[in-house]
Amino acid sequence: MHLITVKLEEVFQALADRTRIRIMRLLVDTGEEICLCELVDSLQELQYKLSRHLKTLRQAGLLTTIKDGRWLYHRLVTGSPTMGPLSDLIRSVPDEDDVFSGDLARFRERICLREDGRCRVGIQTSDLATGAR
Amino acid sequence: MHLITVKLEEVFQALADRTRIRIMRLLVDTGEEICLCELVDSLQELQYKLSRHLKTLRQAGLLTTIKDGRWLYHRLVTGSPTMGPLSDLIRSVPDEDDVFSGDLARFRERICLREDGRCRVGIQTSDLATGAR
DNA sequence: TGCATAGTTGCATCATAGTGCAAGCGTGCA
DNA sequence: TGCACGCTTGCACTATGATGCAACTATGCA
Repeated sequence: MHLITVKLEEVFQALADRTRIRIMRLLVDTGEEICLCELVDSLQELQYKLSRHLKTLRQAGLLTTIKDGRWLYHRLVTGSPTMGPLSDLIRSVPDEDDVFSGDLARFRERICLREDGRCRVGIQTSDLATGAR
Repeated sequence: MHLITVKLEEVFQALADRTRIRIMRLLVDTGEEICLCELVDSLQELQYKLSRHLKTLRQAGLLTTIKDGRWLYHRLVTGSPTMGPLSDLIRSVPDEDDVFSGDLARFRERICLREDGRCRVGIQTSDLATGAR
């Protein structure tokens, strides 16, 4: 048997970073599954940077991924008794510099590019893309 | 006007450390006000180490101190809307190596040395004390 | 089957945070 | 008023983690 065990100690560690809080906040606010390239365009951060932060959040047991061709969608883990209170906490983080609302606004724009609810384009902000070129 | 504002970002940062979680857990479990020397004897950690961790927690808005002569008592901040959920979370951290229960047991011993509910002795585990000697 | 593209990762670098040591501060009591 | 003692802090060292660069994997389509 294999329960989804969230070690709170690692969770606090995982949330001790501005960028990762932004990722979590966007996922909590939207309830969406979001792929990396959409995240890059929404948060305006470099691809590999977000890729690594996503890995950290995944390892802390906060995210899972769903694969769809070349696209990997990230979404909040559900069903863990800690995720409820945790989502509440994340939602209650004050948006002092309007960072979260900016992220959210860019995401709402960006999601318009989906076809049948699926992302079909890569990173739009070209100077944030890394890797093959 | 000066509300107790807890910046969640700093809270996560503050809780991203084993020793600080132990401090918070002891405070949450007991609901007590605890002074440094009692903490030292309970957690079996060096005085200056705990002193600095307490400072971090204080700066994150999680603790307040009450002064009583040479003794400084530390206790959880109350009245903040985040402290409730946060206490629940801290209480739900699994006690995998029986660290928390050990801390608690030592504290229960140690608190017997109080007179009229106040600490009247210094650090009992002499090799954990630092400073004037 | 080759190429474009969504995403990952090893390595080097840098910033930050935890720790130890030892000196220092502040308070109460003799 | 001097000393004991509860607690703090400056400095040096070290470990950890975030970042940038560039190479890499993997998948789908022409």
